[in-house]
Amino acid sequence: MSNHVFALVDCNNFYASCERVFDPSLWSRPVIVLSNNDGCVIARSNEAKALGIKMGQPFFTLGHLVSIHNIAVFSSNFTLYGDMSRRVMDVLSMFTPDIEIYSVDEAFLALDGLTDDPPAYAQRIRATVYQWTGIPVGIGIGPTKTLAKVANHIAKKNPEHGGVFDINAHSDLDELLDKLDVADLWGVGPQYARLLNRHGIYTVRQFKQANDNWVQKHMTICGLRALLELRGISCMPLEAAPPPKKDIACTRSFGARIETFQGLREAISTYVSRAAEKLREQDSVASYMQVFIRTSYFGEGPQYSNAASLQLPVATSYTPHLIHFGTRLLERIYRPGYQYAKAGVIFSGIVPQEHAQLNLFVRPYPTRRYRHLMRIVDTINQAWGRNTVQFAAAGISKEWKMRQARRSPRYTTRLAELPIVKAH
DNA sequence: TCTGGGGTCCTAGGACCC
DNA sequence: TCTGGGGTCCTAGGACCC
Repeated sequence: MSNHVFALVDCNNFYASCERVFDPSLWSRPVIVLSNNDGCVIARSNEAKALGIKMGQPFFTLGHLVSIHNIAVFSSNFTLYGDMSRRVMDVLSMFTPDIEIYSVDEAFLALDGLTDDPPAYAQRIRATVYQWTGIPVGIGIGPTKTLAKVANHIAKKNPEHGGVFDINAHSDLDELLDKLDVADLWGVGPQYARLLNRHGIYTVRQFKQANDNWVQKHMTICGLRALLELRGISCMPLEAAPPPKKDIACTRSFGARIETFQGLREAISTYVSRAAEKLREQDSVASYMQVFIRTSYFGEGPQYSNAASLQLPVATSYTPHLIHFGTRLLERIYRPGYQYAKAGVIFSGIVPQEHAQLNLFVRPYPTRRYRHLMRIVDTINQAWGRNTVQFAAAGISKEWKMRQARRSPRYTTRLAELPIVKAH
């Protein structure tokens, strides 16, 4: 058995909670947040969950539910959520330096060697995060990451625990695990759940007792790790510094269909620009580039989907060159006569800028000048908002831009959108 | 009318080399 | 008619996560 103490801190209904922080009148209403293009539900307050609204449910299928129950509906406001996430993580960091930011709304903490009782400490963390950010969190504690995840799940489903559950607090772990559906286990998605069910495994306890070799064979090393972690053997260490990304993508559905090459070229150029910004944010350059376009899966018209990729002559993050190659790739796959609904750009073969090998067979590459120009562009856009300066190929009208009819103000990151408190 | 986006990791299999 | 074997690298595809 390991002696580690992992805590998983998870923000409740994160995006919906962010919206509520800035508008207290939302506390008495169900709240949902929509994906890009206002397409699907991606966050729900507890009241919205109670109405039967599902994660990922297309918004238009909600019908009259919205008006009947006076549901507050928001377009996603990732600028706001990103800033709130940073605030929550800052508070958590004050309680321990050993923190892994796992996602926008989750973090693992290592609480090894704590003199306090871990659940009591977790309650203090929870109260402080709520007081300082307005975001409610749940905390699960266990000797492995997987068991901390399980504990978090139990804390969430059973409000009587006050938002904190320590897996060690229960005398019989197996009795606990027997009540949990294996489909809810971290690392078990729909495919594996079906596979396990076919083999008579329905609960987390049954999975814990499964044959190691069988699990590794059918669920890879990841499945085996989950299995061992349920048995108390820690296989997933805390990863304090996130490694640089190995792939960087920008893909979007359009707000309106695009038929023309010129329209797609604008969209691709816009996505290339954004993805290249992300490359530069982590001081990387890309060696491969892929572009894809497709029609809607749901539309009536003829379907078409295609992708093309190439190795860049020089690994780079220089937007004008990347736009050039993006356009070449688009030329290879574009076919007229289709109603395109989505496109995307994916960079891979990402390496640190300093390691980029210069290709001896291309003309001399004025890297310093390019980097200087990109730094100026990025600085301006950071200070004045995205796309304050952009490349002409990305287009001006952008009639295909995503719909965001219900976005809340960027309360915390735009001076002009600060919340106003009225005194009476 | 309207159905998300951005990642990670693992494995199998083909290409290629000696 | 017979038709090696092993290693490495790369990619596509499939699973997962939030």
